[in-house]
Amino acid sequence: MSEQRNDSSFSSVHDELVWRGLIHVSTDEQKLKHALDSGAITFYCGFDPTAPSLHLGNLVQLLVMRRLQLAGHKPLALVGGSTGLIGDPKPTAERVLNEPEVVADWVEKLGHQVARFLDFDGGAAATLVNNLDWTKDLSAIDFLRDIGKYYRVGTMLKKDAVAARLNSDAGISYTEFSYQILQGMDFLRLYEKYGCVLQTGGSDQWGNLTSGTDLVHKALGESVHALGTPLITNSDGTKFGKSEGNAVWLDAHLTSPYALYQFWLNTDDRDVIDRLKVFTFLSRAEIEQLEATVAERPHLRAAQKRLAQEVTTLVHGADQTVAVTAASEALFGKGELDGLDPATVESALRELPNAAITPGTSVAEALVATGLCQSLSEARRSIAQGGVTLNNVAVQDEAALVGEPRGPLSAGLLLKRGKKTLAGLFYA
RNA sequence: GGCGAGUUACCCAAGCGGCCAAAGGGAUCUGACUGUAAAUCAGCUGGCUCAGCCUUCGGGGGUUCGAAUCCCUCACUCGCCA
Repeated sequence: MSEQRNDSSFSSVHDELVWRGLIHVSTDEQKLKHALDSGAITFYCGFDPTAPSLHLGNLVQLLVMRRLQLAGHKPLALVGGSTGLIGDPKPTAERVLNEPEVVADWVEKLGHQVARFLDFDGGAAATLVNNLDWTKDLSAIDFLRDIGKYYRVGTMLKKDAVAARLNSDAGISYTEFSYQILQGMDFLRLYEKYGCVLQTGGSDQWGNLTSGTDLVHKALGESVHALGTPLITNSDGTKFGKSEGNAVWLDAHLTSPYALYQFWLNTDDRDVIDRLKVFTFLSRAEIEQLEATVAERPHLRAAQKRLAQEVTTLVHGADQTVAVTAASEALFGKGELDGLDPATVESALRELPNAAITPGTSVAEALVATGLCQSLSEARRSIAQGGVTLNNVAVQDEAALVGEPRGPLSAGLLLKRGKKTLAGLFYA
């Protein structure tokens, strides 16, 4: 497993970020590069609590932060205790406001997750900040006088996020329209308190990033920077970061380490090299070697395996990676299940979604209980389509029961829906 | 404040009194092929005690033997005028 470090073959962290394809837009590129290359700066990146966990999109930001930190810059990881109460405008629809207690809970959870990826000690120690700290006691009048006066409505209307909504049938509420001001204010406060001169974020946040640089410039006459990472896209046109339509989370309870590993293992050949650049600390030389392997011997999927191991380790640690790698190899091996060591099979099954069964449990019920199917109807349909197997033996009858223990384990069975969706069944 | 248009399943979108669990497209899912890939082809896609029944077409109420379709009302969105 590779260490977390920047590639020393690059003369500057900016060059490395460019090579990794992590800079889609930025404020004045020369000045930004100069700022990054001449001494330590303080920068920030925000995470809004819109869910109880961060997801893969956030991981891009976390790794950009980590790379900058490894280059000696000081990260401020901001959780949006206040911005999360408002919500940034989604392109299609108005957000439903979450209860303050819920948002506070999510802020707490996100804070812990962010902390895993940064170093909070040493010369470039990270600091966790919450924008609720400088907004909760701010009155509407003070806000309008001290901050609002710097904002021109014409400029605000031109932001893509706002313009898109004005052109949709959803329209936009004043609440979400105001979001960009709140985020801009964050940059101003962080500049004042920490001397923060750079904000990083996704390019979809560009309007909000520049809101901050503009405000600092107008309020204080200082030039600060913003850097937008590209939207990660899949070559087949689907959205990156989704598995069966659901977001892939960093929280092990929402997306298991096994599921995360499998997600990366299934990366398209056309995308895998780009993913290695963005999501791992492998050096350029190592990545170029893997690129050659993909071109010459694609069926080995060496790049996908390495990618899956690296990311799983980053998110869940080396021990988890060892366990899920072993599980994946056991369950997807060419050999029959019967030929495998029972202990290996059992630990592999434990990595999967589980359900308790008795011999009288129907296969359809087991599919629902393990979450492999949403409803009994869907479960029966899957069986009818020939997509369900127990211990790799196709289930023929929609009404079939799981039956008595068999195969390598007396304790359980392997249930599959399709080729890649697996679950463990254990006799109660 | 006035006038007009609109709100359909995961998304887009047809439907304008029974033949509607609701066309078509996209997406997901399954099968074949394969490398746990891509592309391609085929099929599925509200729920259930499944040849039947139940719930769904913004919310509520009404007309009718029968409503996604007609009427009333409320909410929300968009546009034009003031």
